[in-house]
Amino acid sequence: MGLGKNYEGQDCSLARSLELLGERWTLLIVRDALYGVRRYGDFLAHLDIPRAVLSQRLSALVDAGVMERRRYQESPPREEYVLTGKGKELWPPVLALAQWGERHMSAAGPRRVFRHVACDAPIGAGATCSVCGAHVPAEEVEIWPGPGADLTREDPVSVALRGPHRMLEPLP
Amino acid sequence: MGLGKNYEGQDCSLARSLELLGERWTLLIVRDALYGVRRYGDFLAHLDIPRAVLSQRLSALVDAGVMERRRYQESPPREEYVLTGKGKELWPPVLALAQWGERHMSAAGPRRVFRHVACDAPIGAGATCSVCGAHVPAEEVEIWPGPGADLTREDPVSVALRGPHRMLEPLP
DNA sequence: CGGGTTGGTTCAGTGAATGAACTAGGATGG
DNA sequence: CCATCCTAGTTCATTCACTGAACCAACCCG
Repeated sequence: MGLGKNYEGQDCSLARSLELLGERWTLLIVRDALYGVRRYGDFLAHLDIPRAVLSQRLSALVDAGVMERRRYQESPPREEYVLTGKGKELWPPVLALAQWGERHMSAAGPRRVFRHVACDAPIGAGATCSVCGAHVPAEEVEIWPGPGADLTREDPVSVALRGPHRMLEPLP
Repeated sequence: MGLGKNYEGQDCSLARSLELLGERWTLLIVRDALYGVRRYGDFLAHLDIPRAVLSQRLSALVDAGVMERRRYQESPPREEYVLTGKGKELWPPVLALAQWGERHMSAAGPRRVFRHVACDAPIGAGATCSVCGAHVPAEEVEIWPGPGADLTREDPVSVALRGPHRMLEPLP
């Protein structure tokens, strides 16, 4: 992008976050990575994003230290993209935006339900467990399809998410 | 924008939020509105945003029910933009993104500090008070300049934010 | 050798962002 | 009553990024 041009005059940490995360598609890539998507082709099929944009965004996320690109097999050489600690900490803002969308933008009811595996209880506001009240990191969350979920998509990631799935575990 | 085009295939509340909020500048406008900015000219000077973009974004936010446009004086007719309830509920995601930026993108230390006025205690993760532990809505938050704050900007909003200020109270 | 899979790059066309100039209604000052 | 200023916009030419389709390269399999 290179569009810090005008954001960079901003005296605000939100603006600094948005220089990276405010790009079109970037937060959706992070969301998929939190779900457990790791391979270029899976991001491509699940997000339905132009290849050039996906390449540029993944590079930007790696450069920013949010994701790490690593070779998971030689011969044939295959790369995967996984969230770093910095990237996993995006779980609270991603959840907060999704919850806002759920309350105000989704007529059909929740599309995904997040549960704290230790308590088997839903996650509430602020990424806290509704039973134990503790802050729940992404690793301890299980994703379930909600009543508003769309079951028509046939890409591997969508199919895998029709059942419950532990966040950050490789998908599909 | 009009770019729901590709997001709309997404089976995710985050994507629905981002159709509106993921546009360049939009979340910064919401942040300023949470701070208490209400007038076109103040948004313009504080954000340093092109006029056409500001007009388009404010209209989109009003159409989405996040802000309300209202005449605060006749003769000369003057309009102001204030957050609706739906808009005020963007405080948790905005704070979550800002806190992430503060931890990972700001070398100079916090630029703004948020305090729960009832407890006179800092706000922690998930928009909860670090003392009483309750979720703190934006109305009960006071903004203070932090050690990393930039004191060189001279627009009215930046000047007003050099001192403490109750969120959502008209600014400047 | 031919076809398939993965992970990209390149390129022309389109659409949005940018910055400067312009407009309009009313107030203000002499 | 005329000139100037203020607020809140709109218009417009240029630049830039996004889009979609095509292409490329390394490697495997039969």
